[in-house]
Amino acid sequence: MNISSMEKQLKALADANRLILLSCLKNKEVCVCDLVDVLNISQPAVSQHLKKLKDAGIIKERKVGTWKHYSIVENLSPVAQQVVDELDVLTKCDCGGESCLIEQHPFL
Amino acid sequence: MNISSMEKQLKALADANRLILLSCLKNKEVCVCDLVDVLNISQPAVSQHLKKLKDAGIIKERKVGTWKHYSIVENLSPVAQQVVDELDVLTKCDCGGESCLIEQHPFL
DNA sequence: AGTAAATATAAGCATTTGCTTATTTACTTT
DNA sequence: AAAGTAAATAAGCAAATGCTTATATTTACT
Repeated sequence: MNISSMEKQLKALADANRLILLSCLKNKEVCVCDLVDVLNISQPAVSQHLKKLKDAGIIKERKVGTWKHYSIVENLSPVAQQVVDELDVLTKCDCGGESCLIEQHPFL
Repeated sequence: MNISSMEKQLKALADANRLILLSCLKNKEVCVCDLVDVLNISQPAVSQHLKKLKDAGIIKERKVGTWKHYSIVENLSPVAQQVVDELDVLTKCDCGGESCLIEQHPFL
């Protein structure tokens, strides 16, 4: 892997919110609406983080009706794989709010 | 490793110039003056990059008279180790200039 | 002590990043 | 068709980043 593609992947990984998103995606597919509830930032902000991870080749999307489900790609680069391996699985949403659906969805 | 220390390490790694510095440091100790010749940036800029890598626990320094020799720490975190493993060793300086000493120094 | 060399720090500036709110696009349902 | 929901995009802004030049610090040599 050359320096500049490595740099791109590392830049995509080097953000606490994106690492939390990856913790949520570890081992499973999650839709954007649930990821929004995990972080205390707006829906567009989450969308932008997901785009950055997707552009770096770390996650992929699958369209399911109105929803979009994101998941980690199968053949991650060794570096990205190592990062994901180090992350704890995050199954519960931290928000505690009414709108949090992270445990009610069928794919969890 | 928690999210925030992981984030700090990844931010330190997520820069092309710093990755090149690590390529130079792979398997050996190099002094700042030689590292300055490898990148086309000023000496203070290199100093700042080295500080960032040191603060993240990725490299360490050893004082040798007026010089400072930098090297990669022994027990790197799994993620940083994976990044370094992926890098090609860089033994030659790209500058081609008169001032480049990277091949003349005793520790190379 | 006085000068030179290697490195670090300070200050300033342009670019990038991560957020916000507002709007748009694409489905679904009525 | 019209209205509602999920997600993406656009525009704008504050904070962070990476560079520069100038200056300070430390060690070595006369």
